[in-house]
Amino acid sequence: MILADLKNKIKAALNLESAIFAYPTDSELGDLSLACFELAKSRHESPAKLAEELADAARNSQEIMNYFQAVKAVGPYLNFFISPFFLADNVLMTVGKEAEKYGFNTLGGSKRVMIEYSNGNTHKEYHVGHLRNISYGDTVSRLLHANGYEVIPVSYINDFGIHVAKTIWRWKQDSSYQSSTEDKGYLLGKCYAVASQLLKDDPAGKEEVSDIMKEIESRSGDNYKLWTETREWSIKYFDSIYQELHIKFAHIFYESEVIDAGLALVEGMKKQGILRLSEGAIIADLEKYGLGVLPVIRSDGTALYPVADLALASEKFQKYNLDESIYVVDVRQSLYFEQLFKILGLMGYRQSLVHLTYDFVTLPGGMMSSRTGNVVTYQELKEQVLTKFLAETAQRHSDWKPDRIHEVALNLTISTIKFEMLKVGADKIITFNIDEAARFDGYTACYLQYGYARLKSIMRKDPPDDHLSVDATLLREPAEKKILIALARYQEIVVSAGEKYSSSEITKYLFELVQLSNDYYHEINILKAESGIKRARLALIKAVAQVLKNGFTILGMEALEEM
RNA sequence: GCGCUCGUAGCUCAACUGGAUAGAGUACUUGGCUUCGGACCAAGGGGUUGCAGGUUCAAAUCCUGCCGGGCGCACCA
Repeated sequence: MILADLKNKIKAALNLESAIFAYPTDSELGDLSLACFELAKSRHESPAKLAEELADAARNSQEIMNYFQAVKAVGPYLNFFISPFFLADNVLMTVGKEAEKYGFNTLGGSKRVMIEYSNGNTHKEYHVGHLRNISYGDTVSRLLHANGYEVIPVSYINDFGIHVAKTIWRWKQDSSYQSSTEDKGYLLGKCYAVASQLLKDDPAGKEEVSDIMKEIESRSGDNYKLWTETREWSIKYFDSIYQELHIKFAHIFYESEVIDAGLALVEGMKKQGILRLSEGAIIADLEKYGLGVLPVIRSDGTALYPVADLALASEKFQKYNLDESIYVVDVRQSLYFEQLFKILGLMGYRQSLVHLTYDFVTLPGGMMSSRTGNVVTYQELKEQVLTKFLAETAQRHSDWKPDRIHEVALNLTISTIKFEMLKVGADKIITFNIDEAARFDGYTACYLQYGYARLKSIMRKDPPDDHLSVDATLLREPAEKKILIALARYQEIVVSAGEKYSSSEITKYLFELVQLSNDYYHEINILKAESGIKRARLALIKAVAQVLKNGFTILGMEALEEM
């Protein structure tokens, strides 16, 4: 890696055991900096004096001066100015050669990691909360892949809970659902929302729902048949969403397929003493670990959700030979996952288990919940954003055919939705403001796409040469050096974001790269420059476009050539 | 009650996990289309990082105590 290599060269040449580098707040100060506080302490020296000494040593080191044009001590900081020629050559070469693999590394050592996300419920709506989950899960999955892990993305769909019976209960009451021309899978979600409202104060209805559920669990009868049919609609609907969002799972698990194995597990776990009877229910008593009590089987003998989760976990471990298993699930289930992981530990599983949390999505109006019905579904959100982008795109491209306008507007819609979900830290609640999200300026997906499209537009007018045939030393503008350093940093950003499962680090990096690129665009003319310089500048923007595209890919966004 | 979490510019968020003058976007004010796509760029004002202590050469970041919001704590997922 370009910058990591430079850091190692400094460490070796100056004989530093450990050194933590940073990037100066102001590029005037240098390109790479080393704070000397720690080092000075262990050597019983003043940091400023040590910085001076190290600067002298660095300047006398041929090895260092091959790569740096200057080394300066500023107070307790040792600042390095990377040689622009070395940088330009190395960056254009590396990005050009590695292309769509630029930014990838092998740190993961091919460890097998399963990551579970999306986790919808059949017969329920797919709403903006799910969108945060799927966007985040997909990005973490791609990040781990880029960091050299062998990633197995999976989804787990709950198709067998009481929510299913509620939906079916309502579905049979209201014939308008069946005559509707809307997508049946989508309708089921709406139907569920109505059902849960109606059932709030309807004890008789709840009885009926309970009977329906029992019939489904018995896997026979009319309600079971209806379950089979409606379940397919939901699954098809989810598939269409995944396709639209360009998300692929290696496998999708269903609760109905693991629940029996779970019930069998419970028996064995009782014998092992992991589970026991309490107040008529079967529980895992985790008080001694400070994790309270987790009920597993209701006192009426029916299964609760941990049953399926335990079976699912053991199936994952047995079938896939995993080193690590990641669950991308809402932070509100933190305690539950601590309990689940503890139980799996007691069962003897030693794989590394990670509950990757994120906070929920609200609307300016209030909370999202399928049970209260105050939800914005994926469909509704998409329509609203899409409408805006369709109008905007049509206005700018009167010569485009409707299909093309739709294609571009849909891309912007998906990009926008994902970007909004990914740009804030996972520990922050997102208040999804549609008008703010669907803007064209500021820290938005459209701004990034526009920056990319404009670079591609230049490249169409005068296609860049292969990186080997340009003279990179002609890139002498300060703006060019800034961009080159930013391009080099991409490799480190991927590592850092991967370690922290941080999607926002990628979005922020890309935003800043586009800002630099836009500055450059305005400040420096490319096509009108003298031939040699023009070739070098074209090669530079080609590299920028490549890195943007690579970053977009990690975010699950498809780069637009024109918009 | 116990536990987790968040609190940074009017608003939405950053801050490389303890380092240089706390940065962006938006909003507001102003300037730039003889421009490689103005869905852009430039400039300006805007901060006691919830409060009070402590640790440290150095704190938005770590510790303690308050204040305020959110979430979770046995048969919902």
